[in-house]
Amino acid sequence: MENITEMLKGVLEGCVLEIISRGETYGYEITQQLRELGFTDVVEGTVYTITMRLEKNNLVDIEKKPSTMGPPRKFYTLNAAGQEQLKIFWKKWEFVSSKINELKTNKIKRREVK
Amino acid sequence: MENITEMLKGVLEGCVLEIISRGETYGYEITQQLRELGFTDVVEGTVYTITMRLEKNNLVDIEKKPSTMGPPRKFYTLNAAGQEQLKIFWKKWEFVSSKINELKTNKIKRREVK
DNA sequence: ACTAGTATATAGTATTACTAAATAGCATCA
DNA sequence: TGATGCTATTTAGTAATACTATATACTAGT
Repeated sequence: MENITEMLKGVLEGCVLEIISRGETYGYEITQQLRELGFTDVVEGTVYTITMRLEKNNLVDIEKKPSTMGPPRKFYTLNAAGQEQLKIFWKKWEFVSSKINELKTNKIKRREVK
Repeated sequence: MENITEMLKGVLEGCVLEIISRGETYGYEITQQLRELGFTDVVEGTVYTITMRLEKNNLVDIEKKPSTMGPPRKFYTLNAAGQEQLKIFWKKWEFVSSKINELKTNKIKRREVK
């Protein structure tokens, strides 16, 4: 699927939170998982800006560990604030996606124009 | 629901296309409909930038008509290109929302970290 | 006159994901 | 040895989009 960039805005961070919530992981692996999920155009740089934001907003704990496959990895885990944020994200998603599906399935009616 | 701004990016234009596809309408009315749908914080200025974009990209036909309630209204209808764009929008929405729901309902599995 | 509701329009800002590249470690193969 | 490829983080700069805040203007009712 091409050009879904704009549609990913506002949801990608939530996806990253969800992925981290499954167990400690690091930027490169998060990118891989997003790609496996179907968001094939997501690149490391994008995930990096998101994890930086999570750090800045104190939503994650960080631990640096060596890797046998390359340079050291920065592992992230969600802290309490991050879990709270994740909950809020899914609540927003439920709201927005339900409204859009409502629109899609034609439930809103035309207002009369005088 | 507060602060869904970022989540609306990339979907609001599609919503406007959908609303216009139901029959000719104008900026102010589109704003009302989005608010009725539940996106209560959407304001005229936002819809205006979207309709301007639709005009610029030649996705709509325009007709100006007087109103008994205020200044003249600029009525929009989707042209062929606009209808095509709307189809593409719903396709993208189907894709993205299904992937996110997949993530939500836990279908992706953790990769093994060695 | 004044206010409220209708209606379009615009300048400037914040947020976010992107492109493109630099840096660096380890493994394998010529 | 060096060349390539995969792993992995980081950064500078850009594009897209919805926002705030405001200006303008028309009509109706008090």
